[in-house]
Amino acid sequence: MSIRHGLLALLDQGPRYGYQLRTEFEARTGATWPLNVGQVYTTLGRLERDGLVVPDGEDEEGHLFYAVTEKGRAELRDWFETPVPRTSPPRDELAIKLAMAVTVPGVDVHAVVQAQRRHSVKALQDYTRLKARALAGEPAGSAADGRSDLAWLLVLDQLIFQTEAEVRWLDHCETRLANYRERPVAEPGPAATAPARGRRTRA
Amino acid sequence: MSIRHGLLALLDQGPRYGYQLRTEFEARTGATWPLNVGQVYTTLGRLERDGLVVPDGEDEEGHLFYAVTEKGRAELRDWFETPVPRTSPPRDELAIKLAMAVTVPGVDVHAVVQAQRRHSVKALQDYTRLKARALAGEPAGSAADGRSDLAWLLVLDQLIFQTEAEVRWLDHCETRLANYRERPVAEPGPAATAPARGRRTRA
DNA sequence: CGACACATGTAACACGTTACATGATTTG
DNA sequence: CAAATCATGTAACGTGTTACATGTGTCG
Repeated sequence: MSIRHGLLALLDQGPRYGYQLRTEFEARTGATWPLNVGQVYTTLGRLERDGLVVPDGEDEEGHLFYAVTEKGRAELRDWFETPVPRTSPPRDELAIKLAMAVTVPGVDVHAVVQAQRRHSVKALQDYTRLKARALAGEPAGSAADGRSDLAWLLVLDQLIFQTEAEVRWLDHCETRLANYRERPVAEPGPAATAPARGRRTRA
Repeated sequence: MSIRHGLLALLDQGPRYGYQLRTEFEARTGATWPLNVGQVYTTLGRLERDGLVVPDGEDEEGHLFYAVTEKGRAELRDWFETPVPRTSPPRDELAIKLAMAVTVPGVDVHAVVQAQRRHSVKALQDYTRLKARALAGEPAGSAADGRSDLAWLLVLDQLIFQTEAEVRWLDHCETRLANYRERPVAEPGPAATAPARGRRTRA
């Protein structure tokens, strides 16, 4: 639901047309989350279907504008007021992967962790470089407007904060695993997590 | 693709049936990401469609087992070897929301940030409490096996690390916003981010 | 007996995403 | 002229998710 609401928010500034929305969206989120143009149109269609936007005439150049409706504005207010649920957050693939790697025998957890760590550190460096460039470019050129520069900076910071936390967590996993290996739990029987049933028979 | 691979990983330990997979999945990820049972069956169907698992007979009690195929094992190896892409990470709703809140006029960014902060701190406390309970319960009762306890702990830690980073980022946003308000950029013209076109005409 | 956990499934939908088709306009 | 950008759209797919239907066994 992020793209839906993102586009809706952009439309709240005034009527826009599809291609323009993509441009403005990417100005704020940077190259991190490139937005396929086609998706703008599909999303606009669904927004219209749900009565959150309406077609709003066209340019002398043929640009097809959309405007947000009252219902759309209400939805938007609600979006801004309601926090993103961090209880029951979206499933994180890395967490699931590690949980499985730790559990399933025959997986080299250390290798998995280190491969991910290398990748994440690399990503972190990229972000830091991007940030330096953004900070250097802003006072001088500033072709884009200041508010979207700010947005882009905040998004970058979020990525950095999050990736740093990820790396720290990966290290944390390693130490926890080391501790665990020193004091292993008694080998459980097969299917110990599931209620022990009668031996299964092959068909 | 997380559930797909998660189930595949569980099946790699040996044939399982649907309901059992859900139980084992939740033993590892805890109550954080409750898994609708129906989804296990739909996912199993898709895994079978793609040749990653095959039906593997049934129990004397009628449990319908599935087993991972060689192709499935290959897919699984690949999953463990390949890091979760942290360049071009999944769109984060909170980041998008803040980027929009900062950009769109008439949004009380401070209110948005603080509402989210309260929510996240609350989530953090919940996680911490859960962790304390998990650590206390493990040495004594330990009804579940040690490895899935470990997995659950790691998942919890990840949630904690991530949420902490989120709170810190929110605070960081506030200070950045404060700095920005002190030294605001010159008011840009309308639609400054998009190429300035001729005045649009209403239809 | 009724409630509840166990167990298997299906139908339907939403959203995100990609690939493709098409055309106008601009620019090297 | 050719390539690139601007611009609008559609068809199709995949995963995740929910709601529902159905039946068995168990326990108070």
